[in-house]
Amino acid sequence: MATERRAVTTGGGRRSYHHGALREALVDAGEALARAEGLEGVTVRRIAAACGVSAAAVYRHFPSGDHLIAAVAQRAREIMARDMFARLDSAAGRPPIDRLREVGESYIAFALAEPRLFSLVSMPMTTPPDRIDDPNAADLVRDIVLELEPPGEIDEARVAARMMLAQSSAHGLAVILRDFVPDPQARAMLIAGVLDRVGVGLEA
Amino acid sequence: MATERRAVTTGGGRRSYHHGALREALVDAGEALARAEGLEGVTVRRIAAACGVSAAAVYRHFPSGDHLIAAVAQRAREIMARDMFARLDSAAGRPPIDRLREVGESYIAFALAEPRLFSLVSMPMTTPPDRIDDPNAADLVRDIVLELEPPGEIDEARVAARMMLAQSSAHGLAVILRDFVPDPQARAMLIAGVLDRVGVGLEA
DNA sequence: GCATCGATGTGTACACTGTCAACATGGCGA
DNA sequence: TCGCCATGTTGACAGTGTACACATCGATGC
Repeated sequence: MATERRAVTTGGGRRSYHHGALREALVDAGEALARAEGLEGVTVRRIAAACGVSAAAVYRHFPSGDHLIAAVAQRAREIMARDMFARLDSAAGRPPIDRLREVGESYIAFALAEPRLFSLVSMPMTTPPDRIDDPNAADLVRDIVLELEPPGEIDEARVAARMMLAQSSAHGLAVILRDFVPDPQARAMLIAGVLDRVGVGLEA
Repeated sequence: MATERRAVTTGGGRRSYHHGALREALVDAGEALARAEGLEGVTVRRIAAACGVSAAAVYRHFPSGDHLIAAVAQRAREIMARDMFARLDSAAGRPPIDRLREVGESYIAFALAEPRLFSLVSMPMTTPPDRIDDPNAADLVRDIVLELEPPGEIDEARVAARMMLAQSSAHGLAVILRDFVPDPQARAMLIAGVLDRVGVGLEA
């Protein structure tokens, strides 16, 4: 679905020299391309073409192609975060350890449902995200992990270790399942088995 | 260090039309390039140039550039495996859980010491390795995990879950530390803290 | 000892990539 | 209404993987 060219003031779909909302459209096209073909297929020229625009136009909105890809990655993180928050709403009131598991399952589910998009998510962030205040998975985990601390005395080292265990095991599991375990049933068994044990490690 | 061109029968360093051991040399050059510049710098043409050979020569030894990169990745895995076996020799006789930790520490140490080479290791294997019978980290972990099973009754699901927990947490921790925790002291604290908890989860 | 053959190298070409400089367009404020 | 300037286009350059035709040379058979 190539984004239609549209001028800001023009109501119709008439082609005009100026696109009107190119930046958004580029990220949209990048997301679609990443979903369909993975990192290999995400290319400045192809994204531009999908928007019906020349490649050089991209550089009016992003300092480099890597910044555009970073924006697509950020978009993917936001999609993931949305699902996490939705799951957390449903799990409100349940113990912290259960909610941590919910977050982990969300992370892994996204990785397995959209493996190519996920490969963007797990790229090291070369470019700082535009908005610092958007839903952040790390902060989310931290908030829940803090509830595991005894009231009044927060052990920062313990908090950090628990956060790291939660994030590491979820990320590692997602990657390994994606790359080496194609069978959905085997995946489900392993997710359950590993997260059970991570739960034990988190409460230790 | 560009590999010197040498003929099979010629003793001296004299340049000859045929290289003599190009395949090895290409992997060597790829490894050096990966160490120095990471995946971005690992390019068919640059590897060939480092060997003093035209780019097309590569295709006499590898069906594609990706296969060459896969060979470099396999090389890196072997380097990692060597360190693991060395550590395991030193830890012979100690309980399985300690040896698993040794393997995990080796994995993480390599990732942090050679972050760029490690990014090849953790690439999904597009090409099956040439030799199936070489030292394999997964088999290594499996052998140790099997020792945790009660004698006589092996629960395959439990074995799989323990293997997965060990591998996932080590890989995830390595990646996250590499990308987001530059400080060596913080890294050491987190490694210890997380691996302690993984140990608890493994024995559960 | 000599011709030949196959393995392994070279050169050139093509389509693709990111990126830049110079130029074109047209919406919006003065 | 005019002109500015944000935003687009075109064309170019260097670098990428890869295929094809050709060159070279060690080994092998006579």
